[in-house]
Amino acid sequence: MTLKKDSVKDLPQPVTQRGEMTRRKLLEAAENEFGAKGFHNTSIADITKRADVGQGTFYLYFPSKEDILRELVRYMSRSLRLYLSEKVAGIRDRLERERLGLRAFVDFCFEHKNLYRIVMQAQFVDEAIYQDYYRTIAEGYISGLRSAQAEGQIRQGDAEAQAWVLMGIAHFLGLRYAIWQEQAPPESVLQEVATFMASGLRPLAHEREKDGG
Amino acid sequence: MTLKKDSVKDLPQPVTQRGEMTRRKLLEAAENEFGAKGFHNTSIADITKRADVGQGTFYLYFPSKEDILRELVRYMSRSLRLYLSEKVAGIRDRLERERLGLRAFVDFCFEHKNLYRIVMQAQFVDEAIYQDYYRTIAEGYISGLRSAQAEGQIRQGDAEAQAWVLMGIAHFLGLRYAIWQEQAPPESVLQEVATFMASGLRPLAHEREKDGG
DNA sequence: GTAGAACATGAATGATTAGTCATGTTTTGT
DNA sequence: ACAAAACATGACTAATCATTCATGTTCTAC
Repeated sequence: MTLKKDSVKDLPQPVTQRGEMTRRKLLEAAENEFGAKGFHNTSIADITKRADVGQGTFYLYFPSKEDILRELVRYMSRSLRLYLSEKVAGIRDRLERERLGLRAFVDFCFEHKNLYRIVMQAQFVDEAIYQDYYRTIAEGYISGLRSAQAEGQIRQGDAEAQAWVLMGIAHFLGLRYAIWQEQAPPESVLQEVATFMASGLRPLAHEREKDGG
Repeated sequence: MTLKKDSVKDLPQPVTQRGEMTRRKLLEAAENEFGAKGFHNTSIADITKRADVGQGTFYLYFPSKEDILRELVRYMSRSLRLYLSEKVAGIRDRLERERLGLRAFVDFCFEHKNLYRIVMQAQFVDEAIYQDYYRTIAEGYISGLRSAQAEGQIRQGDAEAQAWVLMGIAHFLGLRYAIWQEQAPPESVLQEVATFMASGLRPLAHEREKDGG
């Protein structure tokens, strides 16, 4: 009957525009502070100072420090998925979709350097929300891959395994180039990786025969 | 002249067998505590309690809490690389090597569930050692891939990009199955992924002509 | 068998900080 | 205009915890 420990508590929602503004400032400040120094090395005072509000104000919007991190993960997750789905909207060819999705993901990382650190921190604050972040992305991927399999666009096989492989590739590419090197990977690298993914996904010759399953 | 902030300080090395034993107990305790609760939610008291030594004893071996995490990352990194190199020793075929390496990596994760969490925590304690962990693995990978390219075993291309792709695949496979699902991935999944990697790496038809470069 | 080195201890300290609260100020509905 | 709701504040509290230290104990070399 009672909610379990880490489940979603409904956060106090601001009613006025002013409240909405303050909440946003807090989230943005937290994103930057957590991204720069990490969750545990950031104090509430750091966040409220950056957001330019009083310390007590924080607790009008978030019941605890953990809660603002959770909210941040949910928010960034939604933003990412929205961004990606816009970038590949209307593309019917699955391999082309992968190529565009990869590029879009790396671009997103580049624009949101805090993404990786925020998500990784979540692991130590609320394992469930950390896993959800990846599983939600995986779900979308899996159903897309299954359709593509059904249409004979890609190799038959365990779509879940394929999804995690593709996620792993994108993740490490983003980490190595967008986050660490702080520049988009050179076109040649993107090309290399897209080719790798395409070869890995492309149906074997004999599979192409049986067409739209 | 002075060492820079996060560089390797030489840790006090025990001289006697007894000291060696205590140091080991501390490292093992720290690995388990950090793995279970995370670096910041683990106190020195937690570690010394688990290691069954006095609190002060900790500082005989490690100058600070950060230092034991650093040491742990170095230690696990070495263990992993040693394990992998043993498992693929003597295999000349690069694709077979990848398949075996993947299986070995997943097995290692399964036996060392704390690996991921320890390494991820390192990021917020000492970014350099976190990056080194991956870069060191990448280096070995890259030179192996370059040789394989030279021999025409795999597709010509940016070996570094290939290395990060393969690392990403292994990482996410380990995360999804060994760490989260707490069981080795089914043979079918391993097969699926190995096929993916093999297709992604295999030389294109026209490349195979030019043989041992 | 003893001096000195190595190792061991746990109570005390000092600093940090998440969360609270008593006291405002501003906005909204009527 | 004014009551009530929403929003804002920053000083305070209570707890945690990394690190230190004064005081042992156990080895090792000779």
